[in-house]
Amino acid sequence: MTDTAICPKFEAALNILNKRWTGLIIFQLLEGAQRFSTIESAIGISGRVLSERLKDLEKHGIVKRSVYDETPVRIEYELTEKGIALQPVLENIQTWAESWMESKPLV
Amino acid sequence: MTDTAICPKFEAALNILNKRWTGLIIFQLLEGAQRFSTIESAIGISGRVLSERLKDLEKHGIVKRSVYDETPVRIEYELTEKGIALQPVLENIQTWAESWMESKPLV
DNA sequence: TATACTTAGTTACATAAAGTAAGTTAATAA
DNA sequence: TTATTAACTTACTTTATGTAACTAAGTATA
Repeated sequence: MTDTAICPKFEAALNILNKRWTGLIIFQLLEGAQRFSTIESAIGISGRVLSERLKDLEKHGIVKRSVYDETPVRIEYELTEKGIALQPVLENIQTWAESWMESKPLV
Repeated sequence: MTDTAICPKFEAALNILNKRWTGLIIFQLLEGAQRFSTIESAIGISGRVLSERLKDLEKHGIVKRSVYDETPVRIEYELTEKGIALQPVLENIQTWAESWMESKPLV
């Protein structure tokens, strides 16, 4: 992407949030810590991409990964404070969607 | 995408907003009606994709396209009421970005 | 008249991202 | 010894995006 006159923090934020699946993953994790496979089936993302996104979100400090040494191993993902701070964004989208989106797709 | 238990309107909204460039295009249009080439250079998107996105946003009633029969022809894109209603979403992202994003990318 | 200029695209082709399905690892249960 | 489970990863296919050249309509200029 080339330079823009837009605030770099805002643009960086959009570069994370605008990625496919990111919104749904965060929304899903607002319900609390969850395992990989739970997220996977809850939002219908492929394992390959979920793995990629979670690493990305972890790198950005939005998601925290915890390993519990059980059998089989339990790994849980949860939002950090930074991630939880996105709740108002998601809520706003939801409010907008309820006011303005059609129930049935236009197609 | 497979079915989820998530509110379909919310999911449909995310399917629009989560697309690359959509957020920046809407943000840019919050400043008022603008021409194709203005948006293109303002946010650094390729013409090919901008054309695609604007058609999409128009189809969803978020953007309105107006043709002014001047020379050369002037075509302007602006947000509809539905599109303007997204302003709080973008503002929330901006607020979040200011609080939580690093100035420099983490690499 | 012929050539050039402008905006708003479109087209053809190359590269990057996402989807699919099978395979891997580690611990344990049958 | 074989099977099971969760959490990935790998190889491969399909889709999305980037790049650069091209088109169309309406003048303006040589």
